[in-house]
Amino acid sequence: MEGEWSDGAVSSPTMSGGGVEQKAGENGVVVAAANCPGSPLSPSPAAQRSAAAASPSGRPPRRSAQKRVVTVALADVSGPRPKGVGEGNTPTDSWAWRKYGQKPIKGSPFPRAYYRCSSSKGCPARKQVERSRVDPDTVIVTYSFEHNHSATVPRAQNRQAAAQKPKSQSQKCPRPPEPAESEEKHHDAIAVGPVTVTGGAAAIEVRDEFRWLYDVVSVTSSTSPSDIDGADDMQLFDQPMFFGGAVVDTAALLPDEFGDAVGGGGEGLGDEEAMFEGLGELPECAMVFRRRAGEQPAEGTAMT
DNA sequence: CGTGTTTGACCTGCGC
DNA sequence: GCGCAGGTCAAACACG
Repeated sequence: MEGEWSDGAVSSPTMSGGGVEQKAGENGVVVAAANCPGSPLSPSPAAQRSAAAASPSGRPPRRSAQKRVVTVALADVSGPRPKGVGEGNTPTDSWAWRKYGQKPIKGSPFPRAYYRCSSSKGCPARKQVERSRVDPDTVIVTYSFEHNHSATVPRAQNRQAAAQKPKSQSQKCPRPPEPAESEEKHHDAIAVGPVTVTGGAAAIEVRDEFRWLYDVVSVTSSTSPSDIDGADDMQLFDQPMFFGGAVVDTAALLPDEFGDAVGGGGEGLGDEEAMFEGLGELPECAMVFRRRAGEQPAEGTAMT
């Protein structure tokens, strides 16, 4: 499964240094589909070079994994934050992430946190969270690998069949965004102001009250790789985005193929399952969206 | 008791 | 071939 993602490896936008940084400005969340080969965001040739071989030791390739970069702008993220609520400040998605490491990055005043999917035991999904050097208010989340399971399977169910009381955040979909690293522990919730999703032609704004949406954006962007392997840029929008009560039909923002994939592809739960299989994500949140969106199907149906 | 975070050490990959 | 930096693992600790 590690090869499902397109080989368009991506390096953190901020690292590029000003080139085409996908920034949404203050309080903006920018989802950058940085998988375009040849784009300023593309990693160094060397990085791509090694992107194919897996480590002999059995460990996942380190610098080769396909990645998706999501830039999230943080607003006023101060105040106490519930402990378990993802320590790394990430625009959490419907997945449960477990932090497994943190490293200071050369040239960056902020450390990088490493997370693994804890929803499923063998899930290779990983993500790195780091603050942008150029914009401390921005968090760069890099997703690597795809989930090999449905997000609808919270750890609690997965392991103990909900025999355990709801832990709290891990299995919840709309998890409060987390500030980046230990340094940012003081950040409580990411007051996501306008959330801008940039994937080539889409710009969506989300209000603070729809912070939960934050997750959606994250999920949407980070997931659904295999489905649209060839169109990395668009993969960020292959699913409808609900901002507040408004449903942003990504399909409308995307080229035909996407519109087709979104509108035509999403018709009912059947597709949902298929989507999960293909995308491996967008589960719990999707449900939530439906409710919040007013019974509008999160998947294709919403887009009509 | 279980889950998740924190931290240090180790390993791998890349550049010179 | 060496050194540097990044990425991952594993043990210990804290919290719910």
